[in-house]
Amino acid sequence: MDVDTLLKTLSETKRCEIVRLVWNEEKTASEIASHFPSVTRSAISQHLGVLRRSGLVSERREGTRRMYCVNHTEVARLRDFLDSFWINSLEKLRDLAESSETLKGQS
Amino acid sequence: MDVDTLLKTLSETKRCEIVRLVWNEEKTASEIASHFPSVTRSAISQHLGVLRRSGLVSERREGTRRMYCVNHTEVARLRDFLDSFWINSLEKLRDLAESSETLKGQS
DNA sequence: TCTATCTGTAAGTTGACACTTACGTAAGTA
DNA sequence: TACTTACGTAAGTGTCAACTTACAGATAGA
Repeated sequence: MDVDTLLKTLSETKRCEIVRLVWNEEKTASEIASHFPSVTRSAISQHLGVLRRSGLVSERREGTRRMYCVNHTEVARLRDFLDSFWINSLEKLRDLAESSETLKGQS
Repeated sequence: MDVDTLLKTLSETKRCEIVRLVWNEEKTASEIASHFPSVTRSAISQHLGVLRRSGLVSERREGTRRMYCVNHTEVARLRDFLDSFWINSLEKLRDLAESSETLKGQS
């Protein structure tokens, strides 16, 4: 999935929290929903659908349960994008500072 | 501004692009708007308002012009948050792997 | 088979927001 | 002073998404 979609998916507070919840260990949909008493189980199920379709979480069925866990590959892709975002920008800043020094030396 | 707001502000593609545009050098509102021929200048002005209120960009007036540039402090805050997000998660993963090794050793 | 449990989904509502048009304002310029 | 430039903002519109309620399907147990 493209990085824009990943970013938008995680900009929703509850979805960001869900990713944290299932980072270390699988959790069932009910377990996840019980962490959000302010909204219905259905709302969380729909958030899980968004996370599933964007590839950020994976689903595994076990009887009537559905176990969710983070898809580390997709998260890593997002991390790489953001890292390069910062790094490229900082490199440009450094280049700018260097050329500024050059100008100083010429004057 | 809280990190949630920063994340949501940047999840809008055009605003993310604006931040890149004014990362290295100041640009006027018109210069920024001219990079987005598909929408009106007014729309970009409103995006600049969102970025300004979230603290991600700073504004400086020069005659009728308004010069915009990135507020590196706020961007750094967001970066730190995301870094700790990954790092904490990776640390937990490592701990999990270690305890799994311990269990192997016991069996 | 009947029932309870766990879950996703369809339908409808509401609020947020990205956008356009129209207008207002402040600072240069003839 | 009049005009232009550069910009923000108010008002209105359409779209999208987060939410609720209601329902359907699949599995486990009596």
